[in-house]
Amino acid sequence: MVAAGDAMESRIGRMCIERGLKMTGQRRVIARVLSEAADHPDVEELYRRAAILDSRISVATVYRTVRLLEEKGILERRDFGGGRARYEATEEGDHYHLIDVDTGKVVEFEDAEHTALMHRIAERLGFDLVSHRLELFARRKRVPVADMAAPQAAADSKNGPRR
Amino acid sequence: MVAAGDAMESRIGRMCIERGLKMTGQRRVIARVLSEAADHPDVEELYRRAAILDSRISVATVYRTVRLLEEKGILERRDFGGGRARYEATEEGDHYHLIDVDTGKVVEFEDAEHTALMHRIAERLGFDLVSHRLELFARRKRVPVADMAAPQAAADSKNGPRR
DNA sequence: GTAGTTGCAAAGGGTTTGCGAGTCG
DNA sequence: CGACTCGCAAACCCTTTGCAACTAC
Repeated sequence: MVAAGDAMESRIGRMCIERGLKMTGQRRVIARVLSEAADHPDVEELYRRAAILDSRISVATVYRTVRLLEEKGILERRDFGGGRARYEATEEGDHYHLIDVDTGKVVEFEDAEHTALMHRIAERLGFDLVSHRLELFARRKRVPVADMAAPQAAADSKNGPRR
Repeated sequence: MVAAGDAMESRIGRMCIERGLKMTGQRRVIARVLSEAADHPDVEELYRRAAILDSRISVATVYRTVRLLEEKGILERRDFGGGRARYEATEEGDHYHLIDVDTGKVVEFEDAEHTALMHRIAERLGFDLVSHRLELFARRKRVPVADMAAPQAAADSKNGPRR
């Protein structure tokens, strides 16, 4: 069981406390929105969702919070093209994104082979890999005739085709 | 030998003509700057270099030209982080970039294995790969004792560490 | 001659910030 | 209480655009 004080704290909210962040009402709400997000929302979207739970939140605070959490390693900033940064909670192990160029939906995937290859390449060039970025832009394969709708991994909703 | 009319035209200048672009003085200068660039300049840097050759050029024109050339497939836009787009002439075959996080220098490399892997991954997820993006952020390996300075691939000059 | 191009300055879109007021610990 | 956080609006940065003058073809 969780300690009494953190009982109603969201997963990310608890991470904030662990790292000694002051938990204001706004932060608690944003942390909760982030904890419940299964997609990769941008700041505007986070603001929209947060405002539903507490209308006293301003976009400036969302920007500040998201930046703070990124510095603390709780969040990761993504750039899928389109000009706005998008965020997701830091997860165990590397994973990458495939963006459907027609719908803007994002499919996550892992690939140990790729990760290993990146280290080998950096090594070959005389560097130590610090981080790397990989995005695939692709179009759903046309299914010949029969069955379509083979369920995919996690996928974003909205966010139309890129810019 | 080149046709008389194109004699003093830069490589990219000639590509512009091939695609039926109207060659103004400004475009000729920008095309030349791009043709001679061995790095990945951003618009501000292109403007600076172009202004040396012809001070009647405005940034707006650089933005417009660079955009036009990208649409024509002559240039490719890159995002190495730092908020500004950077450009390089389209080249044969895929190549990627490793950014030295300490100096901001960019090292180019190719890797057929990686390119093939990207197609396989998209395939596996039920997509046809349209394009992909890969950047490595790394730090130069500390050389134990003896010989350093193992020559690298192309590298940018300025452009300090990322934002 | 005419469609396309340019410079200038203003407008846009995303993100940051200065400031006084308010809040967590 | 003291340091930190917030909302607001102005400021920033990069990029795009409206407009009138100009130019390549």
